[in-house]
Order: sequence, then C-alpha cells, then structure tokens
Amino acid sequence: MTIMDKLVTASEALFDRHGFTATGMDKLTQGAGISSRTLYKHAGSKNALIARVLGERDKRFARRLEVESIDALFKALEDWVRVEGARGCLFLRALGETGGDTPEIVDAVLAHKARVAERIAVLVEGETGRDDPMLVEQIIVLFEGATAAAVYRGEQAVVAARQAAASLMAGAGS
Amino acid sequence: MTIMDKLVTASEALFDRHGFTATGMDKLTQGAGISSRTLYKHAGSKNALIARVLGERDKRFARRLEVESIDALFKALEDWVRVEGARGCLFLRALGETGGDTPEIVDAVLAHKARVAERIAVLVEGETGRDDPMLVEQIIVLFEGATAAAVYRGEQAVVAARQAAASLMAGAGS
DNA sequence: TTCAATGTAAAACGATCGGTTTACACTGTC
DNA sequence: GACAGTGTAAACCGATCGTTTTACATTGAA
Repeated sequence: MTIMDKLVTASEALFDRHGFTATGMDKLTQGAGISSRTLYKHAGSKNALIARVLGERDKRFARRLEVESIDALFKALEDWVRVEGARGCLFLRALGETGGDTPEIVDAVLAHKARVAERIAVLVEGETGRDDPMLVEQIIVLFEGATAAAVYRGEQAVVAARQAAASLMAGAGS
Repeated sequence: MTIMDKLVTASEALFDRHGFTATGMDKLTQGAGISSRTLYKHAGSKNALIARVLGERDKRFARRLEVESIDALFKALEDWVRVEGARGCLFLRALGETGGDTPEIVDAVLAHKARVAERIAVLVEGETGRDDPMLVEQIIVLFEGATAAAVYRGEQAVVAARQAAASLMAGAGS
C-alpha cells in the first residue's frame, strides 16, 4: 500500500464521517500515519487532496455500477449503502461545503455526475430500445433521491426507488 | 424587522451559499449588521443559531407545501428552486457537515424530514384513498431526488420527478 | 562513497476559529 | 434623575486553521 493509497483511504473516511471543512490537516496526517511534509509533497494542497479523494471514490463507485440492468443498478446501490453506510452523496456534500468556489472540486463532482448519468442513459436505452430523455431523467432523480433519503430512512428508500424505477421502465413500452 | 429576523435571514443566506463550517461568526455579525455580543445574547451559540435557521427555514418551506395534490407539491418545489436556487437540501447539508454530532441540529433535520414525509403521506392517502407505504416512500425519494439532482441538472430534474410521481400515482389504482 | 530522493518530527508562519469580556452610548420608565 | 435594558465597538481568550520551513534519518543507485 503506497503512501498515496493510505492517505486517500484515510482521508475519504474522515471526510465522509466528519465533513471536509471540519477535518483539519492534522487529522489527515494522523489518520494516514504520515508527516505533514509528506502529505503536501504528495497531495499539494487540501483542495487537491479532496479532488483526488473524490476521483478515487468515483472510480470505486463506477466499478459497482458495472451492471446490465436498471434493476441491478439499484441493487448495486443497495449493496453500496449496506457496505459503506448512508451519509449522503459525498460529491454533493463537497460541493455544498465549498459553495462551488473550488474549481478542482467542481470538476470532480461534475465528472462523477456525468458518468453516472451516462451509465443510466445507456442502461435505459439498452432495455427499452429507444432514446427516452425524460425516462432517463426520472431514473437519475430516483437514484439521487435514494442516496439522499437513505440518510434518514435507511435501506427502504433504495428499495422503493428500485421498485419505482421498475414501474417506470415497465410503463415506457411502445 | 427585529434583530433576530435580520440575523436569521442573513445567516441562512450565508450558510446556504458558503456552507456552515466555512461561515465564521464575523461574517454572520457583519451580514446581520450587529455586534458579536448582540449575536451571542440572542442566539446563544453558533450551533443554536444553525438550529434556529433550520427551524425557520422549515416553517417557510412548510408554508410552500400547503397544497392539495402530489402534482402541486412538485410544482411548489419547482417554484422554490426557481426562487431560492438549487444548492441541495440545506438540512442534509447541515447534517453532513456536522457528522450528526450536534444534537440540536440532528433534531431540527429529523423534525423537518418527518414533517415533509407526513405531508406526502397525507396527500397520497387523500388522492388514492388508501394507505400505501411503498408509494409514499417512492414519492419521498422522488422529492428528495429532485432537490438533490436540481443542483447539477437544473429544473428539468424537478419536472421529471413530477411526471414520475404522476405515473406512479396513476398506476396505484385499486 | 558521494548524491539525490524520500521520509520523519517539530517548530513556526500569519490568519482565523468560536466565544468572552470590558467599556461605553443610548433608550424609556419609575 | 437614578436605573435597568439593549445596543455597539473592539480587544482579548486559547485553540486551530492550511501551509511552509528547518533539521535530520534512511535508503538505493551511480
């Protein structure tokens, strides 16, 4: 495990549990077991570290979304919530905490959201056989809503989203 | 306009645009045009101020949700987004920034979410004539998802949520 | 065996954090 | 005309912020 891996892993957990602004550099160096000099040599700055954490999370999340149906997509989200917990979308949380004033963070968030939206668009077109932007938008909203609502309603929110998606997909025929 | 009104109004705007942790007390006093001593005499502490801001926002939001159908509920959300902008649910953002470690904030968030869920439950039962917990959960997810997705997809997310809700409500017959 | 690279620990930078305190001006009322 | 109440301005508290720096240990290759 490289220094960067240790740093990113520890940082992601700390950011996720305590927030980005509330997590100081000392907590990050302490969590990763490295000196502050090493952190800055590798990460450059706190904002760059946040952007890198988001980038790595995006990759890990995308790996989970390598499925072949909308139904499996929501099942994958259910697994994610069960394994990683439900504290809301870390990307949107980063955006909210920084007010959109940090370009590197904005870029990381938009890239992630674009990737998920594209994944959904491909799956919807694959299942329905046609380009249906409104249906795609509805699935995106359900996916986002399940992530957010799971914070205070638990897994049942994801289950409901999956069933709602199934209904909408079924009704999209012809 | 009382001191408390000025303080809460200015604080809500600052918290919403720049985040809770990133907004210092000096920005709050400066924004409200009052001294720090006056702020502490009225609000007690930063966390108490945050809780009060959330409480007032909940009231204002609830006033908007005094509608008579699920369709009107999503139209109300559309209005809200157009007027107040889409920076994500301020309650969940507060929860995320504090990691759920501040009881007064947790209470304010849960009270708000319970109120919205109850409102949705009443509307669903009023329109379908029966108690359908799964449908209620689906509408909650759509509502939450529209709020979150509007951050990066704009109003179309709310429109899609409204249409999805209409489909699900229509399919809930008997 | 010199040299650059990579790491550590720890002090220090100026700025800002949430919060308190002191000193003082203005108000309306008994 | 004393007095409590409410406000301001500003200094101050210790702590922490993100970041840089100094000084030193370890390593592997030329």
